[in-house]
Amino acid sequence: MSDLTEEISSKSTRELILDEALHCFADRGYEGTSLNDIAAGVGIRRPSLLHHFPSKEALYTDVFEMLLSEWLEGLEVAMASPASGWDKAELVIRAGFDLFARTPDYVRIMRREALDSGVHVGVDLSGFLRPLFDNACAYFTAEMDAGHFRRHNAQHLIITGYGAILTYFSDAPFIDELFNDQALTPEHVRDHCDHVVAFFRAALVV
Amino acid sequence: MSDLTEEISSKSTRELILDEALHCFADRGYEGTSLNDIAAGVGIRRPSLLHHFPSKEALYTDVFEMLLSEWLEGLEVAMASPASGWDKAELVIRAGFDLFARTPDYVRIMRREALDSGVHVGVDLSGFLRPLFDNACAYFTAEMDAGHFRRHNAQHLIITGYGAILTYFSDAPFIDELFNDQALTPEHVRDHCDHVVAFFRAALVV
DNA sequence: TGCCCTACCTACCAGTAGGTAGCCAGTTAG
DNA sequence: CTAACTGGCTACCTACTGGTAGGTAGGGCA
Repeated sequence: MSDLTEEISSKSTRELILDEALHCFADRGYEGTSLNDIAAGVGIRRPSLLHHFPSKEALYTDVFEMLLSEWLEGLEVAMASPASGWDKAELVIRAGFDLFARTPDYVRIMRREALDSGVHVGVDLSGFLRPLFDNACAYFTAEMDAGHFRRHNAQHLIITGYGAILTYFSDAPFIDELFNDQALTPEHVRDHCDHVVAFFRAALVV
Repeated sequence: MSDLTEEISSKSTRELILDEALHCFADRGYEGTSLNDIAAGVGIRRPSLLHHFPSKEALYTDVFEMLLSEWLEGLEVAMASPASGWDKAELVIRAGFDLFARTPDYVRIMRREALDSGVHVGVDLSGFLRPLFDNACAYFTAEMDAGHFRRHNAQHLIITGYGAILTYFSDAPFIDELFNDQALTPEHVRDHCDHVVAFFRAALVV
């Protein structure tokens, strides 16, 4: 019992640090975030933070691996669905929206990582995402070959969809200003999701 | 004449600094770029750089204003064209691709600025872009009302297009890895442009 | 010749970054 | 009861940041 309590309290501080780090890195980027910022957000001093993580880079890598595992899990479940044709595409798009709306901070970190060419993270990003990408390519190609979808270049099609969906979350503060409203309210996210689904359906389904 | 020579040499150093700063800020962001980096790229010392620009922030703002004026000029010309219907939409999309392919560093800076909510730049970003945004909204709404385009939410439609086009340039290093090829070669840019045009045409044109 | 100006330099400032050493209170284990 | 471990702390380090002070080489000009 005491063992468990200690474990919980230890894990709790660690998780508090991870949560705060996630938020700071998403908000101000790797270079723009100091360990002091994160420690202050948790309510401890920097050396105490470094007691839980050996370095800033290690902390960032841990945050990023949380992101990757969450994305892989969420998207693989959707892509493994037995649905087919447009139903499956819509299912994956909506799963992506759910996932990203739940964790917009992850989206912003991923965007920053893409901009920085992954210099801060030790993991092989493309190695992680390539299977998903190839899987999606194969799916669209098969559906186009079967005549269910209009013919498009599958690779470029996926990049287009990726950009269309992620941008709404990564650039939310910017969109707030253009819309003169909060982009990330559940209503607006649903509206945008419905729009993207309708848009892609119109573009794809014969 | 000697006056002119002096002017030219002065302007030249200033422009070298602006060019190097543009590249560094696009590559590593505002926080990730030091004035030493920029000065070293130009081949002078930091204090000499600060002789031409009063502060890092002022330098960044100058770079960003170059970006804004180039974008406004390029896009306003396209949007002012007398074309109508799909022809005009395609013209604007292709003008955007030309513009962004010519200056991918600008795209990455704009993306970073959207992520950072514009904290580094003193200009009113949404104030600058709102007229373009409203103009595009009005255009699409009119075309949809006239029955030339399928009905979509104009605001979300523009965000979708914005994300689809910009992502290809801002995330180019990332796409390189997924494609196992250089995304920004003229051939690939043209391919992606053709794809986006065909995709949007299929989604929009009745 | 003497003066001002531009563009650069070295040397330095205060502040902050990430990271380390070592102390200390509280808990746990033997 | 004591020893060990935990997780926090203060104090310190080095490296580097943006920015300033002061000096200098050299061109234009009266």
